Amino acid sequence: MPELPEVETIRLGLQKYLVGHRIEKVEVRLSKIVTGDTKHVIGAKVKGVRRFGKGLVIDLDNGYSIAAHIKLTGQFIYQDAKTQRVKASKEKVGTLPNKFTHVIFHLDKGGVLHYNDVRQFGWIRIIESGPPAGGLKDQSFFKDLGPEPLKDLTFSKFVKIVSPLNAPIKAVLMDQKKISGVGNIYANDALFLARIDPRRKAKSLSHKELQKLNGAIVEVLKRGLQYGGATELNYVNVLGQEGGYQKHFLVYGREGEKCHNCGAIIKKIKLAGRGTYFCSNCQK
DNA sequence: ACCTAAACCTGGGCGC
DNA sequence: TGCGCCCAGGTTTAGG
Repeated sequence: MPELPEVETIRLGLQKYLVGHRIEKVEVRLSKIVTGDTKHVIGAKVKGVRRFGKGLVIDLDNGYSIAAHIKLTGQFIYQDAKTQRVKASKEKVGTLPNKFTHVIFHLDKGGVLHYNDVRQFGWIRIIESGPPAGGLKDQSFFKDLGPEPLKDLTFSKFVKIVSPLNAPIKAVLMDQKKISGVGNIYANDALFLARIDPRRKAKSLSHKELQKLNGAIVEVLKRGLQYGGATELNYVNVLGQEGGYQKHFLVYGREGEKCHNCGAIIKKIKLAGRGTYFCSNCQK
């Protein structure tokens, strides 16, 4: 699913292909996806792209920004008028726009940015940019995000957040208000790497286990980034290409297969309403 | 404040 | 072939 590594991969692509482009027209085909007035973005040039947890913010040079969350199945795909770069990804995406294309940003020089979303869970909001640093903190989604691994989540903060809680550790890792950026794939894999049972109550973890888990979260997110994210469902990067981390899952999606560490069979249970994969032999 | 579970939504996989 | 059912999960919302 789109988690920190997937959304960061998208951010890098948007940053690379959109900055300097002017937005000439916006076509909204499914109105519930977009809130705010798209007239504010017409004629503005893209300055940069930021990421907050799993959320994206495209900053414009006129005081407005395009905030977005792709949730489970959203895609931002950039198409260059001349090179038709998206053709490289025909198998996964096909010709655009398609029936899942809900918003189209027409850029100068013939560039086009498509927003596709099969399940229509994602959203795009036209907002005022606010002050340069942290100016979005007063916007709904972004203001409640907890610290983020690889950024401002220090080990001491991690301990402070995790150790008092009575919820299963996996639910805590996935709670964006506590820690932002980690979703189901990386929570499962981090807990495996740290050899911790996902059902354990957060407060039951020893200092040593917390250290291992903190390191494991950083490690699996780095692996995800290195492979350009994991393609489950519809995730693709800005050029419509799949990620590679799904080929390197430690336990996620591996029910019935052998544990890479001990050879036991990976189990799947439901925890906090989500599919949870683990090796009951390795994870205690 | 903490915790759980349903709702949002639709394609894909399965059983029949 | 195709129908009906269930599942997937990030976030929000409702409720215990």
